[in-house]
Amino acid sequence: MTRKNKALTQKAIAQALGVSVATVSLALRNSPLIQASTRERVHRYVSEVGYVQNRAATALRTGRTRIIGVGFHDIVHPFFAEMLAATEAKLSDDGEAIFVNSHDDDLDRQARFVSSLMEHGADGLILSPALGTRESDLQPFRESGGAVVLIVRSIPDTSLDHVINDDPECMRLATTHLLNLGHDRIVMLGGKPGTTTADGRYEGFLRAMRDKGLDPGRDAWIDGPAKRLEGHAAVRQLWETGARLPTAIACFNDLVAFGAMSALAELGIEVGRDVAVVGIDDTDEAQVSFPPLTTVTNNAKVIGRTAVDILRQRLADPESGPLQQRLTPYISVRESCGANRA
Amino acid sequence: MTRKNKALTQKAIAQALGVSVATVSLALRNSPLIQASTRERVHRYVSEVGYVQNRAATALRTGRTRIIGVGFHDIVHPFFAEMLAATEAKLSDDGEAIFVNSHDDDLDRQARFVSSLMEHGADGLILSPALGTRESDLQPFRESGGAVVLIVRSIPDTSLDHVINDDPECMRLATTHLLNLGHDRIVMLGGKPGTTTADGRYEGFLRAMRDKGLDPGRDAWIDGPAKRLEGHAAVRQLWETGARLPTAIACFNDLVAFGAMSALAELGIEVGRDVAVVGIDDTDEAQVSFPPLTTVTNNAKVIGRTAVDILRQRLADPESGPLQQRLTPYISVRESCGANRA
DNA sequence: ATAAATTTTTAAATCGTTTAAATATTGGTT
DNA sequence: AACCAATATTTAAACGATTTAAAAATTTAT
Repeated sequence: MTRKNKALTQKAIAQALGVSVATVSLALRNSPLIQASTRERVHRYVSEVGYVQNRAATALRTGRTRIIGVGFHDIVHPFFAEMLAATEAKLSDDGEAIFVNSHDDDLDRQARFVSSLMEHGADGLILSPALGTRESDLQPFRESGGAVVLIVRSIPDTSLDHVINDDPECMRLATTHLLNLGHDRIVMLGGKPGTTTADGRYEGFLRAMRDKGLDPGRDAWIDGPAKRLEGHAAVRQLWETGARLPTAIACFNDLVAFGAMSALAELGIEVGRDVAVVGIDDTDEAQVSFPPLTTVTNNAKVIGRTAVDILRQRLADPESGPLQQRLTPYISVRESCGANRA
Repeated sequence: MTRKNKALTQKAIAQALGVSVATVSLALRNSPLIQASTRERVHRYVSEVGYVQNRAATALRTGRTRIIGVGFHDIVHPFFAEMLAATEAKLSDDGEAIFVNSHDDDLDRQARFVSSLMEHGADGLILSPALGTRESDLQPFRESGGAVVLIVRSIPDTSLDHVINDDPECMRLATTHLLNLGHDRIVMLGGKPGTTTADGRYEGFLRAMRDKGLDPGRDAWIDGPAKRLEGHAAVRQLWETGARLPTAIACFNDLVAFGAMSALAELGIEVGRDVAVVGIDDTDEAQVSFPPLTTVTNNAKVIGRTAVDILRQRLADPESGPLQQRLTPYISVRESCGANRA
């Protein structure tokens, strides 16, 4: 029994107009099979009475739903929030519906999400995969006809479509910038080992240091922190217990940098003068933090929008070769690194 | 033509097991009509071969989709992000799918979202309504059988279910706290006139002031700012052009307060000593901002979770009277107001 | 052994849309 | 007038699940 009231269906419209449902259906989809005058008559009537298409019925027949899933670690993280905002705006402008999931790096939650997408017959999935995701986890969804675009993190040696940042280059840029300012006691703060993002950034950190003839030990990477509170706590702990304190901190992302900067402020240390701080992401907040944060652009909005483009290409041509894009980062120099001090 | 491959249907399962599709359907839904042994046989087989239900087919027949829409102004705003995170966690734990929309106070975008929900047959909608939303905008969705719960903002005199904060009381608490610390040159910064949230908070601001015998003019409310960049810009402008500068700022929300604090820092003004700042929301960042922000709790997570509870009640009993909840705020005193200075 | 009561299973209708195939209509040629 | 080709519309069969009434199988009572 349908709970919905008096649903206005194509059948009812057909009756009212004295034509067949096929005519109504075709007219609504602007099929050239239908005479222009008839088509208009249908459209006029439909907008008069406020017909709403039943997508479940369409989906049942066509296998296409215009539903796209978007999954990532943490909605509250500004980077993902900005990415989601851009994705959502672009998709919904086009009439697509967005299923969202914040899996918090939990493979079970991610699996339930993918499963739900399959049940609902989602056309595609834009995913920043949880730590430990394998390509096979996404195989059933793909076999059922869904397109997948990975973002932010990828899976090693995958042939799946993806849009990722050049993570090593991000951190190499950030670190080199600090080195060029004369620092040599540099610490990399944050990131979870095992993720392509964190491992890649550490690689870039090492490369920059070695290019200048330095060879930092593994303890130059204080791993773990990925958000504000964690960055804050890590810096407090470092300054309370650390023997050899760094003169510069290359943070895993902006959020960690913000946490670090407020911890430093509490400790009476002036960022940009006593200690240099750089981030990665260039979130909106970086322009108005105190001091404004020098950071490497990892444009969340661009990633989101590019992912949508790639998803569309993939849906249009399911058979083409891998569509993989790696964005080129650049640095935005502000005050937190001390370079712009008057 | 279905684009999806070899969909494994109940029909196929029925054939494999030598029973009818009716038996399979009933067994899967654990109907008492089916013998326990048969039911188990079906369940075992189904999990073996990995059957996924076709929700479109179910929806077509039953009119229920287990899709819930969540709409609000701005995904990037931590308050909404936290609300969405809590809502999403609770709904998806229960197997419900979440359609998300960030309407940015644009009635058209909101309307398109609601329309999309109707097409997809969403069971419910949790909505922080865009400025200017009328109850009639949601009527078609409700008539089609959808349940609506408003959050954060409501609509005046509505009988719709809602979960809102006690906005006047929020700001009254914040302002009274500043007054008790001895301030009398207090400015309210931010909020869009015309929203129940902003108007309510201004009302609370006035009430607090008048309770102490003060009668601020309308220019004591610097309206507009609702996010970080706007709060930052407004404070810079105020200090550059303002004649009579305030000694305390009661901010519309935490985000505006953070923007204000970083602008003050740039101006060389020490927050908590030279100027007191309080916010509203108690976002996670408030604990680690510099200085830590005194703020009134407006618990995004609680609002999100309560909204889900109310939605479930409404779906269970569509006929009951209005379910309206107003949360009671309290203040968390930290350093930005100067009260906790050593 | 038969009838009645109960348990278990099934056939068939339905939900709203799409689409291939069939039919009806029109206009143009011989 | 008959025929053909184009154009316009309709018919009818899916799509995959749920659900009700009815049939079939089993148990219990007489």
